[in-house]
Amino acid sequence: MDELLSVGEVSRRTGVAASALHYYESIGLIQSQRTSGNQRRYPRHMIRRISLISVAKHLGIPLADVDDALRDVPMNRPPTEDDWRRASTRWKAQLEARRAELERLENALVGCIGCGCLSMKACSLVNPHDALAATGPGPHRLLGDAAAGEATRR
Amino acid sequence: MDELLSVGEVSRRTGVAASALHYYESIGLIQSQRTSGNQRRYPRHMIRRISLISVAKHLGIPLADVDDALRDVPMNRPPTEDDWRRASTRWKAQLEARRAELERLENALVGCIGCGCLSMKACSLVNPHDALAATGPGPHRLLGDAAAGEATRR
DNA sequence: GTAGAACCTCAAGTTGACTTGAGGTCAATG
DNA sequence: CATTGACCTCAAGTCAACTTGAGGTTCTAC
Repeated sequence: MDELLSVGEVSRRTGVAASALHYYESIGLIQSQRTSGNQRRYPRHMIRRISLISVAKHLGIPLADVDDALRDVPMNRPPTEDDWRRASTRWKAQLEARRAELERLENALVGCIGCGCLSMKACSLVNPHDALAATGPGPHRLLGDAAAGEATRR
Repeated sequence: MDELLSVGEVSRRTGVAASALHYYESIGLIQSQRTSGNQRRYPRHMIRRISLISVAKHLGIPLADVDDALRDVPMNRPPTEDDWRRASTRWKAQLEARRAELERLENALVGCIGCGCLSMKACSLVNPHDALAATGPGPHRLLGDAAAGEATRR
């Protein structure tokens, strides 16, 4: 029932390279049990965690963010529904922001840019809060708040 | 009217570091004119291109993809609306796919996982086409088609 | 016409996310 | 019980996307 999977098996099932699994383990993103002979054995529930990591990575989300999001999801036992729910609420805002930004990019390409406001001056998508308006006229940003914060922080 | 901007000015306006602009130029993602003294001068319309690059990068989209998407957007003259439209249709599918995948991830976290189908066995979000069903029972993938292709290709 | 800020090139360093390889061990099968 | 494939560790290499630094030039403002 709680059969354990070898690294190769997990790799096959998740599409994540064994070397990547080693790496994830080295940075504490996943964990494994060991056989008496020191070989990794993964409980089934790790598959889900690894799958999520894989999707996130495929989306270009840094592993540090993933680590942060999954911090409270336990690895020593199968996570409960509540464990996942807690993690999801933590992560959802980030994902939502990212999705919104993607939408803004799509809009900037096909909507805003395609619609005639090529100069970007009046477009609300470009300058949501006019945070940089003081810098003078001209196009300023497509980026959302998070990005704007980042840009000014450095 | 077609005043040219120095690298520092562009950096300030886009939030992209001057060194990054140098780098983008070195890989052909952007171009600049030069003064008699060999300093970079950017036409205004480059700001938009650089802003798009910046947003894309912030979303974790590889520069190679961005380069591909912007390949047909001219740099030696202000792109026309049609130039942008062509680029946008090329890019839109990719962005759409990415957004869809993000949505799948969100759903996998708050919807699917939160809704009780924790075992991932029956969830349509997880195994959209049952492409890997032959590999045996158990959870297989959250990834879309593109990712599945990539996973099997290697 | 000169000081200082901004700029130039080029090489090397950095970070994230891995992969590859060497050299050796473990486990399932005939 | 020996072989063969899967696995182990650890160090080094790779690739993208930059940043940093050295050493020198240009621009702008007084």
